[in-house]
Amino acid sequence: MAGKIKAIRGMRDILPPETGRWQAVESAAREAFALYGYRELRLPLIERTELFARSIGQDTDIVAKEMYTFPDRHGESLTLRPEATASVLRAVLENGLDKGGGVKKFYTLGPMFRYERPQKGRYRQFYQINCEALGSDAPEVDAEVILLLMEILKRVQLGASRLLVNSLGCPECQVKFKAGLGLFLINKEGLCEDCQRRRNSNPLRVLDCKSIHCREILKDAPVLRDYLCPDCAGHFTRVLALLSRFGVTYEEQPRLVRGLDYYTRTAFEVVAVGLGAQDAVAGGGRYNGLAKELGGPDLPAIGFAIGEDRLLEVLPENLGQGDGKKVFLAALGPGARDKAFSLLQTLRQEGIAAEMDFGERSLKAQMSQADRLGAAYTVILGERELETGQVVLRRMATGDQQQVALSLLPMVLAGL
RNA sequence: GUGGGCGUAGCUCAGACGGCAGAGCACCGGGUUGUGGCCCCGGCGGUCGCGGGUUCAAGUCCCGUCGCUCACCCCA
Repeated sequence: MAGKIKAIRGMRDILPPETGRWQAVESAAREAFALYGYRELRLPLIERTELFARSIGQDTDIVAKEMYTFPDRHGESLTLRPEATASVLRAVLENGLDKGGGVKKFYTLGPMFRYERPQKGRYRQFYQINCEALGSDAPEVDAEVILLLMEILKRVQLGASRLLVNSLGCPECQVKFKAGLGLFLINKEGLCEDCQRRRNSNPLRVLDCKSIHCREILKDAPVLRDYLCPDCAGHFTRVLALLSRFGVTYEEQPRLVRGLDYYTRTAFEVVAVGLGAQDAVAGGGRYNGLAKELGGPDLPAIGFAIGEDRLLEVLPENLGQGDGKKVFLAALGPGARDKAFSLLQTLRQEGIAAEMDFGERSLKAQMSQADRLGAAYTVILGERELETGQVVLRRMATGDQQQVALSLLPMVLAGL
């Protein structure tokens, strides 16, 4: 529509009945988090730009060209969060939530912002469910976090999907590996344009290239796993063993590198079929060095993010369609409408979902509306019923109806 | 940032050759002086994305522009 104000590029309205599906996903996630001892954090959507620049990495695409960054009225550079982990760590350190023993477990959910070209499964405002476990480098925590992720995905009935895992090693392993990879790539010809550039700037990314041609060249490239130090190798082996013990099927994916600089050791991703090019519905990994990077203590941590928009894309259509018992009150005439309004509130206070129409509409029109709203029962209240005190209660699915005393109606409905 | 596809009613879409803007769905009303879904009849609803050009005449042809969408890249 010309002249009408529209949502801006990459942003969208999520409307009923879609919102019901979103609620189903979020409550499933909340239940699973509670089961695993996680507590919710509610965080600002805006942070100082520096927080993201320092955590995610200057050379990543996110920081280099995808952030919504602007000066506030005092000229300070602020940024709409492109991901949640940095904010979580900032909040944890700022509020001393890392103090005291044990693993600190938090979740948070809400919108993230990245200035990218939108396409299927990729929006400029998108939603994530984030999980972060801080304070332990134990492989059991890695396994637990992945088990939790799988639990959530199971609860929302995610269909065909694959869990990919890899270990990126510690910084020492990564230095050695980059050297080895660089050596391997140095005399390789025929890499795609991007990979030739990445060969110097970020050699790990070359591994992730989707071009079949590059993949062919990289077939016998060195593999990260061969460069892991004994500690990292042991850690990874233990994580995989635990996953197997609990029946989680995974695929070791030596090429999996992930896009944020802060990842160390365990990295994982869940990809779903049916999503087109943007098929990662969840991703995560360990980020042992990040807290220190942000000026905090040595605080090993691991977490994941679920891409809600993408997840919803592949979940069942009918997810979260409640079978709620709803009652519609059809009233005929001013007197009956007035009485019905009172009844409406009485029913609601009894915990029975009830609706009516306040207009002067025919019974036929009101029945039709009841049908459209999915009412399980319709109560008919006209002049006749006002006189006798007996209303008609109609069961919509079958068309059966019976007379019920107005005064008994709340009780009768509650019992159905 | 780079490519392809598409913009006509609230939604999904028809509109060869330029010649009075259409259908289905949805919504409202009627067929039933008080009974939903199916069926029938009627109605509401459009600056044809926007701007310019050609023409007696443009949804249709030409130029520009904006937007949407899919893909590359990257990521959730």
